Amino acid sequence: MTRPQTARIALNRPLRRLFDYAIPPSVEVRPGQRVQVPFGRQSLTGLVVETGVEPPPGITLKTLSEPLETWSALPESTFRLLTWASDYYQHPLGECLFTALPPALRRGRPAQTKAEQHWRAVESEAALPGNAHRQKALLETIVAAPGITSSSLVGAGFTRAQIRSLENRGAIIQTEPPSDRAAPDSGLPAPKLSPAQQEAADQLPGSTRTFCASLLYGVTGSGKTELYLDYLKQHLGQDEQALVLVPEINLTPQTLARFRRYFGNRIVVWHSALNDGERLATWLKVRHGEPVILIGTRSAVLLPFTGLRTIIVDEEHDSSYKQGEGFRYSGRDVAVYRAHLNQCPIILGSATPSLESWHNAHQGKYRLITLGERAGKARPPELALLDIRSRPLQAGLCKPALDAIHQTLARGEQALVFVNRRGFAPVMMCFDCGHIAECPHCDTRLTYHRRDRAMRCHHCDYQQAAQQTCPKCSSENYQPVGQGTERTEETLTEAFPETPVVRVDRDSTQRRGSIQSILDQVNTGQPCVLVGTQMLAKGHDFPNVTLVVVVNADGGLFSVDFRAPEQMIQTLLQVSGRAGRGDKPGRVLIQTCHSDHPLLHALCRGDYRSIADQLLTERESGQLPPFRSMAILRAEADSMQASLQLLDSLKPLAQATGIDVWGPLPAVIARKANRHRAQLVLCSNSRGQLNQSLTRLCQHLDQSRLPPGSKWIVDVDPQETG
DNA sequence: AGCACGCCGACT
DNA sequence: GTCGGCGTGCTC
Repeated sequence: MTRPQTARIALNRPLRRLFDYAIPPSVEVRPGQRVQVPFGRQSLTGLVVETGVEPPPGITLKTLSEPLETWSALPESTFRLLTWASDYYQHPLGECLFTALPPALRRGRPAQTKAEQHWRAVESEAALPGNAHRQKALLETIVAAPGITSSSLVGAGFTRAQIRSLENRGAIIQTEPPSDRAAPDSGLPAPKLSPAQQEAADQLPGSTRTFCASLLYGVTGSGKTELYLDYLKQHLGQDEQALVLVPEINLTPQTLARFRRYFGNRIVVWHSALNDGERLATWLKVRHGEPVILIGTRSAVLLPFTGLRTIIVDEEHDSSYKQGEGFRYSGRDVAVYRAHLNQCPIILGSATPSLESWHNAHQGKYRLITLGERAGKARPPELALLDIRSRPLQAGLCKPALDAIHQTLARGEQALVFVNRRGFAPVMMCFDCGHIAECPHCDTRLTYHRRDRAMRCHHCDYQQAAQQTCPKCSSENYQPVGQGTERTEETLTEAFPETPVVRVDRDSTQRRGSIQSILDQVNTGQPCVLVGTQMLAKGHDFPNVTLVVVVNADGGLFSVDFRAPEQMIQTLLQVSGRAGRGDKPGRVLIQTCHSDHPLLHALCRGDYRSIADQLLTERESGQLPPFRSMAILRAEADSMQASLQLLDSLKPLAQATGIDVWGPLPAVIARKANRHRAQLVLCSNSRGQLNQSLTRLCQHLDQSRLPPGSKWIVDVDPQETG
């Protein structure tokens, strides 16, 4: 066989095509390796996809560089995973591959961390200019401590310029770092499991080398984390890697400390707050096969593991696993495919499993493992509906709810009030002419924020100073309407002047670490009232909260989005789970205008299984996922007409491929930031057929030139269908 | 996505 | 006369 002379290269550009290059003589490249290539008049970092290709006729190949490292930046299994994901989610391969690289490597920087620059002297003495006192001192330091890092030298008072200068004189040279592989776990033995936990643990697969997916259904507080810890202790080999995916909000210092107690420095993290240097360092550990247990958010599933033997997805129902823009992958679904590719077990854990996973369990694709009771003395909370029709409300709270909060505080316990809207009030309305303040750039209403007297759009960055009088009729009867966290906080502060009222939402936790100080305050156990949005529902453990009040549960009951009921139930159960986690019983009061709604009744009976079954039946009769595969083609343009026209022109093409097509319809928020949005819903009984159809549509859209200002995207397995 | 080319309007 | 707006087209 002769050496391949051409290579097909993927670039980090939104192009659904690859580019061919000539390989220079005496250079060898393999798939997954980084190379530098000329592209137009720029030089870009590319990834080798294939070698020995036949370039398209009539094209003079440019030549690629030597690979940037001897090894493949993307090992074969990761490369295959990404190739699959690119096809499944219909996203350009180049962009998919590059999302699996840390930012430094995307930019063509060397695969070396700054902290990893280790130095030794070439000879113990070197000819240095007589006035180079600092360099002489530096050299002596390096002679005395071979393998010392640049950062320790900088810490010792030398500068990077001095180090570079010694290197340029040939006096010192970089050396292999001393082995700092993740040590075999130095932590405690496995946690002691309760009988219920042990029973569940016994049903999990052993250290198999085959694909096996388990859905661990365990109510809030039943101790799923102990089960994960035990599982890893029992079944993960000392030289093997594991991946634990968590929603962003759950990756708290407490969770981490817990894992570190059992696994010491095998635990490494991956989340959005890491800087470029930390990202690169962790990525390299994973790539070089160090036996890490990586706890990370969505994108951690794309890391270049080489010895991955176990995957755990915690809170698998959480919608934040689906990326909402660009490469719109689901971290959970990619994880399942990765386990499949890798032939290793995967555990999906949740107190409120997604209907997708619930369905898979019914079908026997996943093994269903139920973890019944709450750990310790905690009892399940008691849920009750409060019908607020024709009941006087004080800032959205009815008398029985306020009384219940009062009693809770009097007992020295804490209460949590769940409001699903931030700001003071979701609407500003004139009670004389009916005018409602709207965003000038979106089809949305402005939310009133009292703290800074501003009216804000929650869908773009528009804000304006709040007005005292109606801008239309100048009436002074211009007032905030409806409930937001700020207003509830204010009312509760007035109602309970002796008690701290703490608000937790995006506005109150923006400052770094502010959420931690809030949690610290709550964890003192002193009576207080927590007011907050979704943020409160997830992950946090408040042992002294015994009462949860849901201000309004009705949002999800009549939404146009077919996932809304499922998400509402999941959120309400998650937030209910905050009540009574210690040894005190918990109570949940749900305010609603629809106390006869069957879904809310089922919720109060507290059995998620029957709710999930019920919702699945509805999905089946509605011919919706998970019974059918779905994708959405969204268009946005300067006018609604242009968006609808683009989608209209695609509809026959889509129908010709045999799939079902709905629309085009304007999006629920038809205009966002002055862009007019519409969508086409594509459905098929066959995943393969849907995929082929999407491939055809994307190909077509790629070739057709769009009117200026028009954009389109595909969203496979969409989370939001509005 | 960049980046260049190119074709019209409004400035010293 | 040229600076610069962003529409159009191309990148192996």
